[in-house]
Amino acid sequence: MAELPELLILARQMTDTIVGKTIRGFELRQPKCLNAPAQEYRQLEGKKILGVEAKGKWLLMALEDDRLLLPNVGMGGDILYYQLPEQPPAEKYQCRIDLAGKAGLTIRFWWFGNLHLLGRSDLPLHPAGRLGPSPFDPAFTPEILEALTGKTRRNIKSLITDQRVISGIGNAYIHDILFLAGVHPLTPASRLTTDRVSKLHSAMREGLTRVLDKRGLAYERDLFGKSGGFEAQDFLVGYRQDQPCPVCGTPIQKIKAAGSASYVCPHCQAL
Amino acid sequence: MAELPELLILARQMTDTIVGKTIRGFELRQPKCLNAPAQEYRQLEGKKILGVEAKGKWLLMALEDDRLLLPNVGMGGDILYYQLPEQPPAEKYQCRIDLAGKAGLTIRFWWFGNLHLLGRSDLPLHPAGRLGPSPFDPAFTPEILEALTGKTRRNIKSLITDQRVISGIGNAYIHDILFLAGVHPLTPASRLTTDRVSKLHSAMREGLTRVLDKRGLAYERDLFGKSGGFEAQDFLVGYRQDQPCPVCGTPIQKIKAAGSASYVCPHCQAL
DNA sequence: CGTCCTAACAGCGA
DNA sequence: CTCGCTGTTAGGAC
Repeated sequence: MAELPELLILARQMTDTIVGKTIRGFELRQPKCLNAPAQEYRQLEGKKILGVEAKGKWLLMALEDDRLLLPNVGMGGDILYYQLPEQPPAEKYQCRIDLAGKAGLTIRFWWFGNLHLLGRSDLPLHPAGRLGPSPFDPAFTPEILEALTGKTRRNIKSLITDQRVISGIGNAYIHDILFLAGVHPLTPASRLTTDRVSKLHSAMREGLTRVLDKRGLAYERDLFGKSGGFEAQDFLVGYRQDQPCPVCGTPIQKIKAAGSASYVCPHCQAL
Repeated sequence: MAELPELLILARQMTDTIVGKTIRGFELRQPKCLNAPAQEYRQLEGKKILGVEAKGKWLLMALEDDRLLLPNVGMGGDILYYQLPEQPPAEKYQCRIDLAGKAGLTIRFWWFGNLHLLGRSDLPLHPAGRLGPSPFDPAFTPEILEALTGKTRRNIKSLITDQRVISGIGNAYIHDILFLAGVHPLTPASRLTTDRVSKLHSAMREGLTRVLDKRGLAYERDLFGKSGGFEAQDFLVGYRQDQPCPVCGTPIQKIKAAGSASYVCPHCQAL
Protein backbone atom coordinates (compact mmCIF):
# COMPACT_ATOMS: atom_id res chain seq x y z
CA MET A 1 0.00 0.00 0.00
CA ALA A 2 0.87 3.29 1.03
CA GLU A 3 4.19 4.72 0.21
CA LEU A 4 5.70 7.87 1.61
CA PRO A 5 2.83 10.33 0.85
CA GLU A 6 0.18 8.23 2.54
CA LEU A 7 2.43 7.52 5.48
CA LEU A 8 3.28 11.17 5.97
CA ILE A 9 -0.43 11.94 6.09
CA LEU A 10 -1.12 9.09 8.49
CA ALA A 11 1.76 10.05 10.75
CA ARG A 12 0.55 13.62 10.97
CA GLN A 13 -3.01 12.54 11.74
CA MET A 14 -1.81 10.11 14.37
CA THR A 15 0.35 12.78 15.92
CA ASP A 16 -2.67 15.05 16.22
CA THR A 17 -4.98 12.30 17.44
CA ILE A 18 -3.29 9.70 19.59
CA VAL A 19 -0.03 11.18 20.85
CA GLY A 20 -0.28 11.60 24.59
CA LYS A 21 -2.89 8.88 24.93
CA THR A 22 -2.31 5.76 26.98
CA ILE A 23 -2.51 2.23 25.64
CA ARG A 24 -5.31 0.31 27.25
CA GLY A 25 -4.90 -3.02 25.51
CA PHE A 26 -4.57 -5.06 22.35
CA GLU A 27 -6.59 -7.45 20.33
CA LEU A 28 -4.15 -9.48 18.30
CA ARG A 29 -6.16 -11.74 16.05
CA GLN A 30 -3.26 -12.95 13.96
CA PRO A 31 -0.18 -13.87 15.99
CA LYS A 32 1.79 -14.57 12.80
CA CYS A 33 1.98 -10.87 12.08
CA LEU A 34 3.77 -10.17 15.36
CA ASN A 35 7.51 -10.29 15.80
CA ALA A 36 7.26 -10.98 19.53
CA PRO A 37 5.02 -13.06 21.77
CA ALA A 38 1.64 -11.49 22.48
CA GLN A 39 2.61 -11.20 26.15
CA GLU A 40 5.21 -8.60 25.31
CA TYR A 41 2.52 -6.46 23.76
CA ARG A 42 0.45 -6.76 26.92
CA GLN A 43 3.30 -5.23 28.85
CA LEU A 44 2.64 -2.02 26.94
CA GLU A 45 -0.70 -1.56 28.65
CA GLY A 46 -0.62 1.64 30.62
CA LYS A 47 2.18 3.09 28.53
CA LYS A 48 1.79 6.43 26.85
CA ILE A 49 2.31 7.17 23.15
CA LEU A 50 5.01 9.80 22.97
CA GLY A 51 5.15 10.43 19.24
CA VAL A 52 4.46 9.08 15.77
CA GLU A 53 6.76 9.42 12.80
CA ALA A 54 6.83 8.17 9.21
CA LYS A 55 10.12 6.73 8.03
CA GLY A 56 10.00 5.50 4.48
CA LYS A 57 7.13 3.04 4.36
CA TRP A 58 7.29 2.47 8.10
CA LEU A 59 5.34 4.14 10.87
CA LEU A 60 7.17 4.47 14.16
CA MET A 61 5.08 4.90 17.29
CA ALA A 62 7.35 5.87 20.17
CA LEU A 63 6.12 4.66 23.55
CA GLU A 64 7.20 5.14 27.11
CA ASP A 65 10.08 2.90 28.24
CA ASP A 66 11.88 3.37 24.91
CA ARG A 67 9.60 0.95 23.14
CA LEU A 68 8.62 1.31 19.49
CA LEU A 69 5.44 -0.01 17.96
CA LEU A 70 5.53 -0.35 14.17
CA PRO A 71 2.21 -0.87 12.39
CA ASN A 72 2.76 -1.86 8.77
CA VAL A 73 0.11 -2.80 6.25
CA GLY A 74 2.52 -4.15 3.66
CA MET A 75 0.94 -4.36 0.24
CA GLY A 76 -2.37 -2.84 1.19
CA GLY A 77 -4.75 -2.17 4.01
CA ASP A 78 -5.56 0.57 6.45
CA ILE A 79 -4.98 1.91 9.90
CA LEU A 80 -8.21 3.44 11.20
CA TYR A 81 -8.95 5.49 14.27
CA TYR A 82 -12.01 4.85 16.37
CA GLN A 83 -13.57 6.91 19.12
CA LEU A 84 -16.63 5.64 20.85
CA PRO A 85 -19.41 6.28 20.59
CA GLU A 86 -19.26 8.50 17.49
CA GLN A 87 -16.73 6.54 15.45
CA PRO A 88 -17.00 2.81 16.20
CA PRO A 89 -14.07 0.53 15.29
CA ALA A 90 -14.01 -1.15 11.89
CA GLU A 91 -15.17 -4.73 11.92
CA LYS A 92 -12.38 -6.25 9.92
CA TYR A 93 -8.87 -6.00 11.25
CA GLN A 94 -5.92 -8.17 12.22
CA CYS A 95 -4.82 -6.06 15.17
CA ARG A 96 -6.54 -3.53 17.40
CA ILE A 97 -4.82 -1.11 19.73
CA ASP A 98 -7.16 0.28 22.37
CA LEU A 99 -6.43 3.60 23.97
CA ALA A 100 -7.66 5.34 27.07
CA GLY A 101 -10.84 7.30 26.48
CA LYS A 102 -12.63 4.64 24.45
CA ALA A 103 -10.48 5.35 21.42
CA GLY A 104 -8.03 3.26 19.48
CA LEU A 105 -6.73 1.98 16.16
CA THR A 106 -7.69 -0.97 14.00
CA ILE A 107 -5.03 -2.29 11.65
CA ARG A 108 -6.11 -4.27 8.65
CA PHE A 109 -4.03 -5.60 5.80
CA TRP A 110 -5.12 -7.38 2.71
CA TRP A 111 -2.11 -9.56 2.05
CA PHE A 112 0.86 -9.21 4.30
CA GLY A 113 1.35 -6.86 7.15
CA ASN A 114 2.58 -6.78 10.67
CA LEU A 115 2.69 -5.02 13.98
CA HIS A 116 6.26 -5.08 15.18
CA LEU A 117 7.42 -4.30 18.69
CA LEU A 118 10.96 -3.14 19.29
CA GLY A 119 13.15 -1.77 21.97
CA ARG A 120 14.84 1.39 20.81
CA SER A 121 18.15 -0.49 20.84
CA ASP A 122 16.70 -3.07 18.42
CA LEU A 123 16.06 -0.45 15.79
CA PRO A 124 19.47 -0.64 14.08
CA LEU A 125 18.84 -4.33 13.38
CA HIS A 126 15.32 -3.75 12.08
CA PRO A 127 14.55 -2.77 8.47
CA ALA A 128 12.99 0.44 9.76
CA GLY A 129 16.35 1.34 11.23
CA ARG A 130 18.27 0.64 8.05
CA LEU A 131 16.51 3.02 5.73
CA GLY A 132 18.09 5.36 3.25
CA PRO A 133 17.32 9.08 3.31
CA SER A 134 13.85 10.40 2.66
CA PRO A 135 13.48 12.17 -0.67
CA PHE A 136 12.15 15.14 1.30
CA ASP A 137 15.09 15.30 3.70
CA PRO A 138 16.84 18.63 3.10
CA ALA A 139 20.13 16.81 3.59
CA PHE A 140 19.24 14.60 0.62
CA THR A 141 20.86 16.66 -2.12
CA PRO A 142 21.41 15.87 -5.81
CA GLU A 143 25.06 15.34 -4.91
CA ILE A 144 24.11 12.63 -2.46
CA LEU A 145 21.92 10.98 -5.07
CA GLU A 146 24.80 11.09 -7.52
CA ALA A 147 27.06 9.39 -5.01
CA LEU A 148 24.45 6.64 -4.71
CA THR A 149 24.04 6.16 -8.45
CA GLY A 150 27.72 6.36 -9.21
CA LYS A 151 29.09 3.22 -7.68
CA THR A 152 26.79 0.45 -8.77
CA ARG A 153 25.86 -1.59 -11.78
CA ARG A 154 22.20 -1.74 -10.75
CA ASN A 155 19.44 -0.30 -12.83
CA ILE A 156 17.91 2.90 -11.58
CA LYS A 157 14.52 1.44 -10.68
CA SER A 158 16.04 -1.25 -8.52
CA LEU A 159 18.24 1.34 -6.83
CA ILE A 160 15.53 3.90 -6.06
CA THR A 161 12.98 1.40 -4.81
CA ASP A 162 15.57 -0.19 -2.52
CA GLN A 163 14.51 1.12 0.87
CA ARG A 164 18.06 0.87 2.18
CA VAL A 165 19.16 3.34 -0.48
CA ILE A 166 16.28 5.81 -0.54
CA SER A 167 13.24 5.35 1.63
CA GLY A 168 9.60 5.73 0.80
CA ILE A 169 9.35 5.10 -2.93
CA GLY A 170 7.84 1.79 -4.03
CA ASN A 171 6.34 0.35 -7.16
CA ALA A 172 3.36 2.71 -7.10
CA TYR A 173 5.11 6.05 -7.62
CA ILE A 174 8.39 5.05 -9.23
CA HIS A 175 6.82 5.08 -12.70
CA ASP A 176 5.83 8.73 -12.74
CA ILE A 177 9.02 9.77 -10.99
CA LEU A 178 11.17 8.18 -13.68
CA PHE A 179 8.91 9.62 -16.36
CA LEU A 180 9.21 13.11 -14.92
CA ALA A 181 12.97 12.68 -15.01
CA GLY A 182 12.96 11.20 -18.51
CA VAL A 183 14.77 8.11 -17.26
CA HIS A 184 14.07 4.55 -18.31
CA PRO A 185 13.72 2.18 -15.34
CA LEU A 186 16.34 -0.17 -16.78
CA THR A 187 18.98 2.53 -17.18
CA PRO A 188 22.16 1.49 -15.40
CA ALA A 189 22.31 3.90 -12.46
CA SER A 190 25.96 4.70 -13.05
CA ARG A 191 25.24 5.81 -16.61
CA LEU A 192 23.16 8.80 -15.49
CA THR A 193 24.79 12.16 -16.05
CA THR A 194 25.03 14.71 -13.27
CA ASP A 195 22.34 16.70 -15.00
CA ARG A 196 20.04 13.72 -15.25
CA VAL A 197 20.63 12.79 -11.63
CA SER A 198 19.62 16.30 -10.70
CA LYS A 199 16.41 15.98 -12.74
CA LEU A 200 15.71 12.70 -11.04
CA HIS A 201 16.22 14.27 -7.66
CA SER A 202 13.58 16.92 -8.28
CA ALA A 203 11.33 14.36 -9.99
CA MET A 204 11.22 12.35 -6.76
CA ARG A 205 10.00 15.33 -4.81
CA GLU A 206 7.64 16.43 -7.56
CA GLY A 207 6.15 12.99 -8.09
CA LEU A 208 5.53 12.45 -4.41
CA THR A 209 4.25 15.98 -3.88
CA ARG A 210 1.67 15.54 -6.62
CA VAL A 211 0.24 12.67 -4.59
CA LEU A 212 0.62 14.40 -1.27
CA ASP A 213 -1.28 17.44 -2.55
CA LYS A 214 -4.23 15.18 -3.38
CA ARG A 215 -4.01 13.52 0.02
CA GLY A 216 -2.90 10.15 -1.28
CA LEU A 217 -4.12 7.47 -3.62
CA ALA A 218 -7.86 7.20 -4.20
CA TYR A 219 -7.88 3.56 -3.13
CA GLU A 220 -6.08 4.26 0.14
CA ARG A 221 -7.71 5.56 3.26
CA ASP A 222 -6.43 7.92 5.87
CA LEU A 223 -6.71 7.50 9.64
CA PHE A 224 -10.35 8.54 9.51
CA GLY A 225 -11.26 6.34 6.56
CA LYS A 226 -11.23 9.12 4.05
CA SER A 227 -10.04 8.16 0.57
CA GLY A 228 -7.26 10.10 -1.13
CA GLY A 229 -7.88 12.26 -4.16
CA PHE A 230 -5.17 10.89 -6.45
CA GLU A 231 -7.16 9.00 -9.06
CA ALA A 232 -6.07 6.55 -11.73
CA GLN A 233 -6.13 9.30 -14.35
CA ASP A 234 -3.75 11.39 -12.26
CA PHE A 235 -0.90 9.01 -12.98
CA LEU A 236 1.23 10.29 -15.82
CA VAL A 237 2.31 6.89 -17.07
CA GLY A 238 1.81 4.53 -14.12
CA TYR A 239 -0.77 1.80 -14.82
CA ARG A 240 -1.64 3.40 -18.17
CA GLN A 241 -0.32 0.84 -20.66
CA ASP A 242 -1.40 1.46 -24.25
CA GLN A 243 -2.66 4.93 -23.39
CA PRO A 244 -0.92 7.90 -24.98
CA CYS A 245 2.00 9.54 -23.23
CA PRO A 246 0.81 12.88 -21.81
CA VAL A 247 3.79 14.60 -23.42
CA CYS A 248 4.37 12.99 -26.81
CA GLY A 249 1.40 10.73 -27.37
CA THR A 250 3.45 7.55 -27.78
CA PRO A 251 1.60 4.56 -26.32
CA ILE A 252 2.82 3.76 -22.85
CA GLN A 253 4.45 0.38 -22.48
CA LYS A 254 4.16 -2.02 -19.60
CA ILE A 255 7.46 -3.79 -19.08
CA LYS A 256 9.09 -5.88 -16.41
CA ALA A 257 11.84 -4.19 -14.44
CA ALA A 258 13.50 -5.00 -11.15
CA GLY A 259 11.11 -7.87 -10.61
CA SER A 260 7.85 -5.99 -11.03
CA ALA A 261 5.81 -4.15 -13.62
CA SER A 262 6.96 -0.80 -14.91
CA TYR A 263 5.19 1.70 -17.10
CA VAL A 264 7.26 3.78 -19.48
CA CYS A 265 6.96 6.09 -22.42
CA PRO A 266 9.45 4.55 -24.84
CA HIS A 267 9.98 7.92 -26.46
CA CYS A 268 10.38 10.20 -23.44
CA GLN A 269 12.29 7.56 -21.48
CA ALA A 270 14.60 6.12 -24.10
CA LEU A 271 16.95 3.53 -22.75
CA MET B 1 41.99 -26.44 -22.48
CA ALA B 2 41.54 -29.99 -22.24
CA GLU B 3 38.33 -31.40 -21.06
CA LEU B 4 37.60 -35.01 -20.17
CA PRO B 5 38.82 -36.71 -23.39
CA GLU B 6 42.23 -35.07 -23.33
CA LEU B 7 42.59 -35.67 -19.62
CA LEU B 8 41.69 -39.33 -19.93
CA ILE B 9 44.39 -39.68 -22.57
CA LEU B 10 46.93 -37.80 -20.47
CA ALA B 11 46.12 -39.81 -17.37
CA ARG B 12 46.60 -43.07 -19.20
CA GLN B 13 49.89 -41.95 -20.68
CA MET B 14 51.12 -40.73 -17.32
CA THR B 15 50.11 -44.00 -15.75
CA ASP B 16 52.17 -45.88 -18.28
CA THR B 17 55.12 -43.52 -18.10
CA ILE B 18 55.69 -42.02 -14.70
CA VAL B 19 53.89 -44.18 -12.17
CA GLY B 20 56.42 -45.87 -9.99
CA LYS B 21 59.01 -43.17 -10.59
CA THR B 22 60.41 -41.05 -7.79
CA ILE B 23 60.24 -37.26 -7.66
CA ARG B 24 63.67 -35.71 -7.79
CA GLY B 25 62.77 -32.05 -7.58
CA PHE B 26 60.77 -29.10 -8.80
CA GLU B 27 61.33 -25.94 -10.68
CA LEU B 28 58.52 -23.61 -9.75
CA ARG B 29 58.87 -20.50 -11.84
CA GLN B 30 55.56 -18.98 -10.91
CA PRO B 31 54.77 -19.18 -7.19
CA LYS B 32 51.35 -17.63 -7.79
CA CYS B 33 50.14 -20.84 -9.37
CA LEU B 34 50.86 -22.82 -6.22
CA ASN B 35 48.40 -23.29 -3.39
CA ALA B 36 51.14 -23.92 -0.84
CA PRO B 37 54.60 -22.52 -0.13
CA ALA B 38 57.30 -23.88 -2.43
CA GLN B 39 58.93 -25.56 0.58
CA GLU B 40 56.04 -27.96 0.87
CA TYR B 41 56.66 -29.09 -2.68
CA ARG B 42 60.32 -29.68 -1.84
CA GLN B 43 59.20 -32.11 0.85
CA LEU B 44 57.98 -34.34 -1.94
CA GLU B 45 61.47 -35.00 -3.16
CA GLY B 46 62.19 -38.67 -2.85
CA LYS B 47 58.54 -39.61 -2.89
CA LYS B 48 57.19 -42.09 -5.39
CA ILE B 49 54.28 -41.53 -7.77
CA LEU B 50 51.75 -44.22 -6.96
CA GLY B 51 49.11 -43.51 -9.58
CA VAL B 52 47.57 -40.96 -11.89
CA GLU B 53 43.86 -40.48 -12.45
CA ALA B 54 41.68 -38.06 -14.42
CA LYS B 55 38.73 -36.66 -12.53
CA GLY B 56 36.68 -34.25 -14.58
CA LYS B 57 39.11 -31.61 -15.73
CA TRP B 58 41.54 -32.44 -12.94
CA LEU B 59 44.50 -34.75 -12.94
CA LEU B 60 45.25 -36.41 -9.63
CA MET B 61 48.77 -37.68 -9.08
CA ALA B 62 48.83 -39.83 -5.96
CA LEU B 63 52.13 -39.76 -4.12
CA GLU B 64 53.57 -41.56 -1.16
CA ASP B 65 52.54 -40.18 2.24
CA ASP B 66 48.96 -39.67 1.06
CA ARG B 67 49.87 -36.55 -0.84
CA LEU B 68 48.17 -35.48 -4.06
CA LEU B 69 49.71 -33.36 -6.75
CA LEU B 70 47.22 -31.72 -9.12
CA PRO B 71 48.57 -30.25 -12.34
CA ASN B 72 45.95 -28.13 -14.07
CA VAL B 73 46.40 -26.06 -17.19
CA GLY B 74 43.15 -24.16 -16.86
CA MET B 75 42.14 -22.59 -20.13
CA GLY B 76 44.94 -24.03 -22.20
CA GLY B 77 48.44 -25.37 -22.12
CA ASP B 78 50.20 -28.67 -21.96
CA ILE B 79 51.83 -31.19 -19.71
CA LEU B 80 54.82 -32.70 -21.49
CA TYR B 81 57.05 -35.61 -20.61
CA TYR B 82 60.77 -35.41 -21.05
CA GLN B 83 63.41 -38.11 -20.91
CA LEU B 84 67.00 -37.20 -21.37
CA PRO B 85 68.78 -37.41 -23.62
CA GLU B 86 66.27 -38.39 -26.32
CA GLN B 87 63.39 -36.12 -25.34
CA PRO B 88 64.67 -32.88 -23.79
CA PRO B 89 62.29 -30.77 -21.70
CA ALA B 90 60.29 -28.03 -23.37
CA GLU B 91 61.72 -24.58 -22.93
CA LYS B 92 58.58 -22.77 -21.89
CA TYR B 93 56.82 -23.85 -18.76
CA GLN B 94 55.63 -22.51 -15.44
CA CYS B 95 56.42 -25.64 -13.42
CA ARG B 96 58.74 -28.57 -13.94
CA ILE B 97 58.64 -31.83 -12.02
CA ASP B 98 61.86 -33.78 -12.28
CA LEU B 99 61.83 -37.52 -11.82
CA ALA B 100 64.49 -40.09 -11.16
CA GLY B 101 66.18 -41.36 -14.33
CA LYS B 102 66.57 -37.97 -15.99
CA ALA B 103 62.89 -37.81 -16.81
CA GLY B 104 60.14 -35.45 -15.78
CA LEU B 105 57.21 -33.25 -16.71
CA THR B 106 56.96 -29.64 -17.80
CA ILE B 107 53.68 -27.89 -17.19
CA ARG B 108 52.82 -24.86 -19.24
CA PHE B 109 49.62 -22.88 -19.34
CA TRP B 110 48.66 -20.01 -21.54
CA TRP B 111 46.35 -18.07 -19.30
CA PHE B 112 45.63 -19.50 -15.89
CA GLY B 113 46.75 -22.75 -14.45
CA ASN B 114 48.13 -24.18 -11.29
CA LEU B 115 49.92 -27.01 -9.59
CA HIS B 116 48.09 -27.77 -6.39
CA LEU B 117 49.41 -29.86 -3.54
CA LEU B 118 47.02 -31.53 -1.16
CA GLY B 119 46.94 -34.01 1.63
CA ARG B 120 44.38 -36.70 0.94
CA SER B 121 42.28 -35.32 3.77
CA ASP B 122 42.20 -31.92 2.06
CA LEU B 123 40.51 -33.36 -1.00
CA PRO B 124 36.90 -32.93 0.19
CA LEU B 125 37.53 -29.19 0.52
CA HIS B 126 39.19 -28.89 -2.88
CA PRO B 127 37.24 -28.43 -6.15
CA ALA B 128 38.71 -31.72 -7.38
CA GLY B 129 37.03 -33.43 -4.45
CA ARG B 130 33.66 -31.85 -5.09
CA LEU B 131 33.08 -33.06 -8.60
CA GLY B 132 29.91 -34.55 -9.98
CA PRO B 133 29.92 -37.93 -11.67
CA SER B 134 31.85 -38.58 -14.86
CA PRO B 135 29.64 -39.03 -17.93
CA PHE B 136 31.44 -42.35 -18.46
CA ASP B 137 30.81 -43.63 -14.95
CA PRO B 138 28.57 -46.71 -15.29
CA ALA B 139 26.76 -45.52 -12.18
CA PHE B 140 25.84 -42.33 -14.03
CA THR B 141 22.52 -43.45 -15.48
CA PRO B 142 19.84 -41.48 -17.31
CA GLU B 143 17.82 -41.69 -14.11
CA ILE B 144 20.56 -39.93 -12.21
CA LEU B 145 20.74 -37.26 -14.86
CA GLU B 146 17.01 -36.79 -14.63
CA ALA B 147 17.27 -36.33 -10.89
CA LEU B 148 19.83 -33.60 -11.52
CA THR B 149 17.76 -31.78 -14.14
CA GLY B 150 14.52 -32.11 -12.24
CA LYS B 151 14.96 -29.80 -9.33
CA THR B 152 16.46 -26.61 -10.64
CA ARG B 153 15.60 -23.49 -12.54
CA ARG B 154 18.97 -23.40 -14.30
CA ASN B 155 19.40 -23.74 -18.01
CA ILE B 156 20.80 -27.02 -19.24
CA LYS B 157 24.13 -25.64 -20.42
CA SER B 158 24.88 -24.04 -17.07
CA LEU B 159 23.90 -27.26 -15.32
CA ILE B 160 25.98 -29.64 -17.43
CA THR B 161 29.09 -27.49 -17.47
CA ASP B 162 28.93 -27.09 -13.68
CA GLN B 163 31.71 -29.39 -12.56
CA ARG B 164 29.98 -29.99 -9.24
CA VAL B 165 27.02 -31.45 -11.10
CA ILE B 166 28.71 -33.44 -13.87
CA SER B 167 32.46 -33.45 -14.30
CA GLY B 168 34.55 -33.13 -17.40
CA ILE B 169 32.39 -31.19 -19.85
CA GLY B 170 33.32 -27.57 -20.49
CA ASN B 171 32.60 -24.98 -23.12
CA ALA B 172 34.48 -26.88 -25.83
CA TYR B 173 32.31 -29.99 -26.14
CA ILE B 174 29.02 -28.84 -24.71
CA HIS B 175 27.92 -27.48 -28.08
CA ASP B 176 28.01 -30.76 -29.97
CA ILE B 177 26.61 -32.68 -27.02
CA LEU B 178 23.54 -30.47 -26.86
CA PHE B 179 23.23 -30.61 -30.64
CA LEU B 180 23.36 -34.41 -30.62
CA ALA B 181 20.58 -34.37 -28.04
CA GLY B 182 18.56 -31.76 -29.91
CA VAL B 183 18.55 -29.53 -26.85
CA HIS B 184 18.97 -25.76 -26.85
CA PRO B 185 21.54 -24.57 -24.28
CA LEU B 186 19.07 -22.15 -22.74
CA THR B 187 16.41 -24.79 -22.15
CA PRO B 188 15.39 -24.79 -18.49
CA ALA B 189 16.80 -28.07 -17.22
CA SER B 190 13.59 -29.00 -15.45
CA ARG B 191 11.62 -28.70 -18.68
CA LEU B 192 13.39 -31.66 -20.30
CA THR B 193 11.27 -34.77 -20.69
CA THR B 194 12.50 -38.15 -19.52
CA ASP B 195 13.02 -39.10 -23.13
CA ARG B 196 15.04 -36.00 -23.84
CA VAL B 197 17.13 -36.48 -20.72
CA SER B 198 17.91 -39.97 -21.92
CA LYS B 199 18.99 -38.61 -25.31
CA LEU B 200 21.16 -36.08 -23.56
CA HIS B 201 22.74 -38.80 -21.47
CA SER B 202 23.85 -40.76 -24.53
CA ALA B 203 24.81 -37.55 -26.33
CA MET B 204 27.33 -36.80 -23.57
CA ARG B 205 29.00 -40.14 -24.05
CA GLU B 206 28.77 -39.94 -27.83
CA GLY B 207 30.09 -36.39 -28.05
CA LEU B 208 33.05 -37.12 -25.80
CA THR B 209 33.76 -40.47 -27.46
CA ARG B 210 33.97 -38.81 -30.88
CA VAL B 211 36.81 -36.69 -29.52
CA LEU B 212 38.43 -39.52 -27.61
CA ASP B 213 38.48 -41.69 -30.73
CA LYS B 214 40.49 -38.99 -32.50
CA ARG B 215 42.82 -38.66 -29.52
CA GLY B 216 41.69 -35.19 -28.55
CA LEU B 217 41.49 -31.74 -30.05
CA ALA B 218 43.93 -30.86 -32.81
CA TYR B 219 45.20 -27.84 -30.91
CA GLU B 220 45.88 -29.83 -27.75
CA ARG B 221 48.95 -31.97 -27.20
CA ASP B 222 49.32 -35.21 -25.37
CA LEU B 223 52.05 -36.11 -22.89
CA PHE B 224 54.49 -36.63 -25.74
CA GLY B 225 53.62 -33.44 -27.58
CA LYS B 226 51.50 -35.16 -30.18
CA SER B 227 48.48 -33.19 -31.40
CA GLY B 228 45.03 -34.69 -31.34
CA GLY B 229 43.16 -35.59 -34.48
CA PHE B 230 39.87 -33.82 -33.76
CA GLU B 231 39.96 -30.93 -36.21
CA ALA B 232 37.80 -27.84 -36.48
CA GLN B 233 35.68 -29.46 -39.17
CA ASP B 234 34.97 -32.40 -36.89
CA PHE B 235 32.78 -30.23 -34.69
CA LEU B 236 29.14 -30.65 -35.61
CA VAL B 237 28.07 -27.15 -34.60
CA GLY B 238 30.78 -25.95 -32.18
CA TYR B 239 32.66 -22.90 -33.45
CA ARG B 240 30.86 -23.10 -36.80
CA GLN B 241 28.69 -19.98 -36.76
CA ASP B 242 27.04 -19.17 -40.08
CA GLN B 243 27.96 -22.56 -41.49
CA PRO B 244 25.14 -24.96 -42.38
CA CYS B 245 23.86 -27.40 -39.80
CA PRO B 246 25.11 -30.87 -40.76
CA VAL B 247 21.59 -32.22 -40.39
CA CYS B 248 19.20 -29.58 -41.75
CA GLY B 249 21.42 -26.99 -43.37
CA THR B 250 20.16 -24.09 -41.24
CA PRO B 251 22.97 -21.64 -40.49
CA ILE B 252 24.47 -22.24 -37.10
CA GLN B 253 24.05 -19.40 -34.65
CA LYS B 254 26.56 -18.16 -32.13
CA ILE B 255 24.74 -17.04 -29.00
CA LYS B 256 25.62 -16.22 -25.43
CA ALA B 257 24.59 -18.78 -22.84
CA ALA B 258 25.65 -19.39 -19.26
CA GLY B 259 28.24 -16.65 -19.52
CA SER B 260 30.06 -17.89 -22.60
CA ALA B 261 29.58 -18.47 -26.32
CA SER B 262 27.33 -21.26 -27.53
CA TYR B 263 26.80 -22.61 -31.01
CA VAL B 264 23.37 -23.91 -31.90
CA CYS B 265 21.31 -25.00 -34.84
CA PRO B 266 18.13 -22.97 -34.28
CA HIS B 267 16.13 -25.61 -36.14
CA CYS B 268 17.43 -28.83 -34.59
CA GLN B 269 17.73 -27.27 -31.14
CA ALA B 270 14.55 -25.25 -30.90
CA LEU B 271 14.10 -23.55 -27.57
C1' DC C 1 1.02 -1.39 -4.12
C1' DG C 2 5.90 -5.26 0.28
C1' DT C 3 9.93 -7.67 2.29
C1' DC C 4 12.77 -11.69 2.91
C1' DC C 5 15.41 -15.70 1.54
C1' DT C 6 17.74 -18.08 -1.81
C1' DA C 7 19.00 -19.72 -6.42
C1' DA C 8 20.79 -18.15 -10.56
C1' DC C 9 23.26 -15.03 -13.24
C1' DA C 10 26.87 -11.73 -14.93
C1' DG C 11 31.15 -9.20 -14.72
C1' DC C 12 35.75 -9.06 -13.38
C1' DG C 13 40.18 -10.66 -12.02
C1' DA C 14 43.62 -13.99 -11.75
C1' DC D 1 38.63 -23.17 -23.85
C1' DT D 2 39.30 -22.03 -16.62
C1' DC D 3 37.59 -21.18 -11.78
C1' DG D 4 36.07 -18.31 -7.96
C1' DC D 5 34.37 -14.02 -5.86
C1' DT D 6 30.95 -10.57 -5.58
C1' DG D 7 27.21 -7.65 -6.78
C1' DT D 8 22.84 -7.95 -8.89
C1' DT D 9 18.75 -10.07 -10.46
C1' DA D 10 14.77 -13.15 -10.39
C1' DG D 11 11.40 -16.39 -8.23
C1' DG D 12 8.68 -18.12 -4.59
C1' DA D 13 6.96 -17.73 0.14
C1' DC D 14 4.53 -15.24 3.53
